[in-house]
Amino acid sequence: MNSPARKPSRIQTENRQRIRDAALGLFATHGFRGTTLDQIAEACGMHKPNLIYYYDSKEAIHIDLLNTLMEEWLSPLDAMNPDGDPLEEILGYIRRKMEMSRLYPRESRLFANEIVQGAPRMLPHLESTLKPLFDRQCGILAKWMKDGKIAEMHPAHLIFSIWAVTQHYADFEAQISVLLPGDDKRARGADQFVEMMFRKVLTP
Amino acid sequence: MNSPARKPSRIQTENRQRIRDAALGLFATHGFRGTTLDQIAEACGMHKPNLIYYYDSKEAIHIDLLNTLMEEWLSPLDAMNPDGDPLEEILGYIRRKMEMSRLYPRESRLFANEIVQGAPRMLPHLESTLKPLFDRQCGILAKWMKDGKIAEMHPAHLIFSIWAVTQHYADFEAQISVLLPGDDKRARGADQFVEMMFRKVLTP
DNA sequence: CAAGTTTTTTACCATTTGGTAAAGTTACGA
DNA sequence: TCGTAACTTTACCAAATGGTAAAAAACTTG
Repeated sequence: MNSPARKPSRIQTENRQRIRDAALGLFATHGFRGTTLDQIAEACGMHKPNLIYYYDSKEAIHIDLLNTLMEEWLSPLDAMNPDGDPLEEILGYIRRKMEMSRLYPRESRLFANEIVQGAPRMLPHLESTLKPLFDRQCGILAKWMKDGKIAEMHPAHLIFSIWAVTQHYADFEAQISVLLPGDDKRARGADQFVEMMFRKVLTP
Repeated sequence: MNSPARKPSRIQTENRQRIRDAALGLFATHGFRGTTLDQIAEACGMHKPNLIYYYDSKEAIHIDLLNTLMEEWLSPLDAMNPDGDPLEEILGYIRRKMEMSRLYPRESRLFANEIVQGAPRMLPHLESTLKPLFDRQCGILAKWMKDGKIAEMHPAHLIFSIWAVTQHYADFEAQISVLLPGDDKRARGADQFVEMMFRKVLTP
């Protein structure tokens, strides 16, 4: 057993990563309850009790994923620079969010699953981590608006709309690929549309 | 047992409705796999085998809900009138979608759950029912654009963005209520923001 | 109201599932 | 290379869960 204050061995690091990677895809697609330990074990080529050797429970895997996700997921928002050019800062953020939808759809869907179901495991984290960052960035936006750099609007709803539109491409991909089938330039079309859209919205 | 061609009795109609109502809330919040028959039974004050008397299986309840949902959910899109005033038709559609997010969040989340998880039970329905309607409405939008009534853009992505933004208020309510707490005018603020946003986007 | 039909309830079952016990195997530092 | 700690595997278990059987109750209709 691993004592509390003990840095993980190479094997531990590797295997935990394998478990997380397998669990991420399954939780994102089938939800927490829809995923079984056996499925995770099979997906990462391990045996079920071996999972429990590395994580105390199925829930512990889920929580670890959500915690890891939270940091990576919010870093682009944090990267918005109050001293940069307002329109370019915001468009840069939007581009990064679009890129994340394309590169990390599993993460996006894991998060979507959690929030749609009322954020049972993430609510405290939203309060403590997301809320302060959100308020700060709303403040930056508000200042840019007061200075006339971008159009006046409710900053919170602006951020919501950015999240909604960008994450939609990952979260609702099943629907989109039915409605715009075989479009190998779908990603480019989406990027162009979203950029055009927010340019118009933000221009004073 | 109910013979195939037999119109349902009053009790049957009522109890099926009770079951659907209870199951809707639970499936929306916990997903299909996260909801148990016992939970549904308890929520509608019936016993588990009684559910199976009215529906062949848990999956049958879910499918019935998705089918019912599909019709109600798409009717506002269908209601967009090609001969009306373009901007007002689209804004009217957006208002109806916002209203639905507010009045029927359970339905929105049920749908979101299903699509995020790859639409396992709905894909055929999306192909056969949604796709033709979607293509038709894209055609209407394209014509309005060609006629210079609204700004030129990719019609499909316009519809995606409307869905994304409006449904976000129902689907991500758990997050929104953390970030904009105690705002009893949140719905009005959202309506105003969304209307302003799409007005700007659509104006040529 | 009596016979038949529909609906509800009780008792039960097989499978799935999260997790454990403990023996066996591998890696690794002294 | 040897001993110990880390890791893996096999066998297993209790609870939860979707669903069934069949008797009891309630309702409908001639």
